[in-house]
Parts: sequence; C-alpha cells; structure tokens
Amino acid sequence: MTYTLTTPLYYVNDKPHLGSAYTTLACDALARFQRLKGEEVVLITGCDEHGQKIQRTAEAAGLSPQAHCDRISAEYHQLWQQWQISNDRFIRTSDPRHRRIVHEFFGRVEANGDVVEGRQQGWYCVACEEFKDDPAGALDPQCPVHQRSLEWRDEVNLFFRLSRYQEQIEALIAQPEFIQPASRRREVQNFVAQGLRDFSISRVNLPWGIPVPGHDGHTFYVWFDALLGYLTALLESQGDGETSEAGLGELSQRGWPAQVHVIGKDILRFHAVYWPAMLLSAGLELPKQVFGHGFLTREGQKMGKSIGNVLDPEALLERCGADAVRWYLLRDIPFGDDGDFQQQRFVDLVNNDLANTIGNMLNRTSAMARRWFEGTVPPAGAAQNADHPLAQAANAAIALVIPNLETLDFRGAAEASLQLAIAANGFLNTQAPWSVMKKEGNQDQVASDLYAVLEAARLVALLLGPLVPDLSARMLEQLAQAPLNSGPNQTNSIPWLQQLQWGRLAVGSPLPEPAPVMARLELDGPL
RNA sequence: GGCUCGGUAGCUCAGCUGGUUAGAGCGUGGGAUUCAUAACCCCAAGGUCGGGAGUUCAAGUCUCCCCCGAGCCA
Repeated sequence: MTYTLTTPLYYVNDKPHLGSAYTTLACDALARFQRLKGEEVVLITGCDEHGQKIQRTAEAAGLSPQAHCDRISAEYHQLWQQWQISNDRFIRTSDPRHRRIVHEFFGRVEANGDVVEGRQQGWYCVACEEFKDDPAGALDPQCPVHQRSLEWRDEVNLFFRLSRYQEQIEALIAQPEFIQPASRRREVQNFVAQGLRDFSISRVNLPWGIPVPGHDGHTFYVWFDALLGYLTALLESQGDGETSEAGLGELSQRGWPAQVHVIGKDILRFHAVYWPAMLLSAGLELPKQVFGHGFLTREGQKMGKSIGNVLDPEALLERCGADAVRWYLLRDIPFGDDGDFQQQRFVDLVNNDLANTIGNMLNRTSAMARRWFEGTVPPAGAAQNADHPLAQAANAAIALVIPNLETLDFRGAAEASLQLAIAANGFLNTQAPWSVMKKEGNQDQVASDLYAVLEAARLVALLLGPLVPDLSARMLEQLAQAPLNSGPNQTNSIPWLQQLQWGRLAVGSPLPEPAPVMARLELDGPL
C-alpha cells in the first residue's frame, strides 16, 4: 500500500517562513521513516497560487499574477531543495493539469446535486479570502484577524451543499484517530455540532482563478481549488511514457487516500470538515488522518514583520545547517503543541545532544579502536550476545523510536535515540577501556567493549536517519557503513529494519580517520 | 458572551484509569576522569504541582469557583 502524505500547499502571498519549513521538515522526517520501513511513499508539497490576495500582491509588485507565482513558488522549491526535503511531488495550483482535475472534480460534485447558486452579501476580508459576520454597523469594519478594512460584497456565488454532509462528517471526526492531536478534536466537533452551513465555492469578478465550467464569470474560490491540488499531485505523469491524462478514476491506483495531511492548526477546519465533505460528494475516499501541529513563536513572541523578529528559514539553514535546525525543532517541540524558538536553547541542545553526546561518543570510540586494533573494528567477543547491556539498550531504543515515528512523535523518537548514545557513553566510562588497556592481557575485554559502543553508534546513526539524514550519513561513513537511502524512490540493499539488528557491524572492517561528525554551534550574535 | 486547550523545578516538558520521599533533559553548583569535539561519567541544590473551596482514608491527578495565556465559535 502506498503511504501518501502531504504538507499544505503553501500560499504564495509571501516568501517562505519558518512555519512552512517546520511543517515540511516534519513531513520529510515522516516520509523518510516510511521509506526506510519499506513503504512506497508519496510526499506531496507545493504551492497554492490563486485568489484575490495573490492578484493584488502581484499588482502591487507590478507583476502579472503568474509571474509573481512563478517567482514565489520557485523560492519554495529552492528552499526545499536546500533543506533536502525528499518530496516526491511539487504541485502548483496554477499548473494547467490542475485546472483539468478541478473541472473533473467539480463535474462530479455538480452532478451529485451539491452545487447551488446563492446570493452572498456581506463584508469580505481579502486577506482571509472569507466573508465575515456582520461587524455591527461600524463605519469602517475591520477584519479581527488582519486588522484591515473589510470590503462590502454583494454577489451571486455558487455554493457547495456542505449541510448535506452533517452526519457523515460528525461520524468521521468522531473517529479518535482522524483528527490529531486529540486535543484539537473537540474544537472541530463543536464547530460541526453547531450545524454545517453551505459555503461558497466561487467568486465573481476575480480573473486570477480557475474558471468554473458552465458558469461564466465565476472562478473557483481559492480553498476549493487548493485542496484539490493534493489529488492533482498524485495524478502527475510518472515519467514512464504514459500519457499524463490520468483522471480522478485512477486515484486509488496512485496512492489516494492520503495516510495523513500534516497542516498547521489554523487550517484544521478546512482539512477536517470541508475537504472530506467535498471528497464524499465526488465519491472519493477520505484521508486517514489530519494532523494539525502548533505554531512557532520566537523567544516568547509571535513572529511578525511588524515586530521585525521573523526568522528566515534560508538564513537559518545557511548559518546553522540542516541537521541542527531539524534536530532542534523535531527534538524539542512536541509535535502538535505550540513551540518557542529560543536561540540559547537551540545552541545548547544541538551542542549537547548532537556534538557532545552523539558525535563525541563515536569520535572517542573510533579513536581508541583505531589506535589499539590496527584501524579496524575490533573483535566483538561477548559484545555480540543479545544480552549485552548495550544490545538491550539498543533494542529498547528501537522499540520506542519506531512507534513514536509512526505516530509523528518526533520528540519521543529523538529522545529514545539519544538515550542509546547516553547509555553507550556511560558504558564506556564504567568500562574505562583506556585504563584497562594499560594492563597486559586485557585486549579481548577492551575489544569487546569498543565493539559494543561502535555497534551502538551504528544503531544510533540508523535511528537518526529520518530525523537528521545528513548526520546519520556522516556517522555511518565514520563506521565505513553505507549511508541510508531514504529519499524519493530509493531503497536499501539491506532493509533498514534488518540493519537495525544488533551485531551486524563487521569485525575487522577498516575505520576511517575520526573527524567530528557534528561541529558545535558557535553563534556570534542573534540569528 | 459560549466553548476548547494549556498553566508542574530558572527553561522546555513527562506524570495512564486518584495511592510510597512529584520525574526527565537543558541550565546552575560540586566531584571523578583523560579515550574524546574544554567533550564524557557521577552527585547535588531547586517545585506549598496558577489561586481558593469541596469530595475522599488518600488529589498534581476528580468536582465547583476564580485568575492568567493561547485558540475556536459568535
């Protein structure tokens, strides 16, 4: 079965911010994990490019909407490459293929009697792309979210008959695993319990959008078309000579339904309520899970242009490297909760966990093994037994990492991996091979102890593969092991789960000259 | 205004269906050690579990009220 997962399709109103990077990075870790387990994975990301806001932003910049979208989505594309995001697809909703899918989808919905005309009158926020409830007779009503003036609209729009799906949606979100984390489920349930109202799916007088077939002058409401991007992404030509005209009928062979939509908590309603109803209407399967993670603040403050405290993901990557940032965000912030980016803590954790605990463990052990055992992995001796303390620690770590990654508990996975490294360091200190070695006739003991720690290091590297792939590769290189393949369409000649078995490190294989696998972060000045 | 989710050591958080001296990591202080990236290992200090009342033999853990923060709906 295909494991399909999605990031949101990011709105190209502005250049990428750290929040988008956070979501994407988490998805990348999950995708890599699933690939390592041997699943066929489709990680979808991309950009949402329609709507009035985009049209106006483009105008303000003196660009055509398409040129503006080309520019911003290229930035996203490039950023994900720099972050080594292993997305299998990158879909843009201004892609002509997408228009075709939207039309097909709309055809199904309309044929099902779920599209009706209605007059919509009220105050509209362009930033939200939403009608607001009547703001009690103010002269210049403001959007409570965006603090900007609302615009009066009076137009005939097409509505999707969401109200027909009340019961089905209630049943869906009653399933405990559908909305994650569970703490956000009640909120959505309360919203649905108030009664679902039809929502408009078209706009008039908005050229920058996908035209609604059979309804001149209407373009699709940006959300209606954006969500469908997930489907278009799956129907992309797979480059094996087939014609690229796959339609909705082929979705089930292309990886639909998604196993999980990973999103920010702000768009939970669209994904957990509107989207499933749309899919039901079109006769398509529903995603298995919607995971709404929290938001990032910085040093306790909301990030924003007006405060001037925005952390630019590109700059962050350049100064600190992908491993450091990935580790900090995934290891320190419970995925699902809001989190606070604190520079001191960032530096402390990266240095302690990655450089000191993990990196130094490998470094010190490798140095000893090379010195006393002719540059090779020493004979395992007693260390190959499954009841060796480090073998047991390793199995305990593995038994935590896998289920934690399965449920997007990256923090738990990181901690369990780290725990193995801590155990290995502790073992080394109690065994003290450096002093045992000074006495004659203890070679075997030292060999066995060093082997055990090297083997533990190998397993730490393997467990870290999904979270910090580069560091994992560097560690494996130090152990003269092949790096893990966890990118798109990659497989490993020896499956990951098999590589995770204790004792596979080959005795006698040469150890490269030790070089720190993780440099300590030394930041001069604020990020 | 209604609702949701939080408020546990300086910081980030664990604490399941109520039950021995409330835990971890970071930070801080001390010790030990020298294989190693001034790294590792060990130990310690630090909490009246937001406040108040109640239920109970027993409450961080249940009930009610209040305060603070984030958010959803109106």
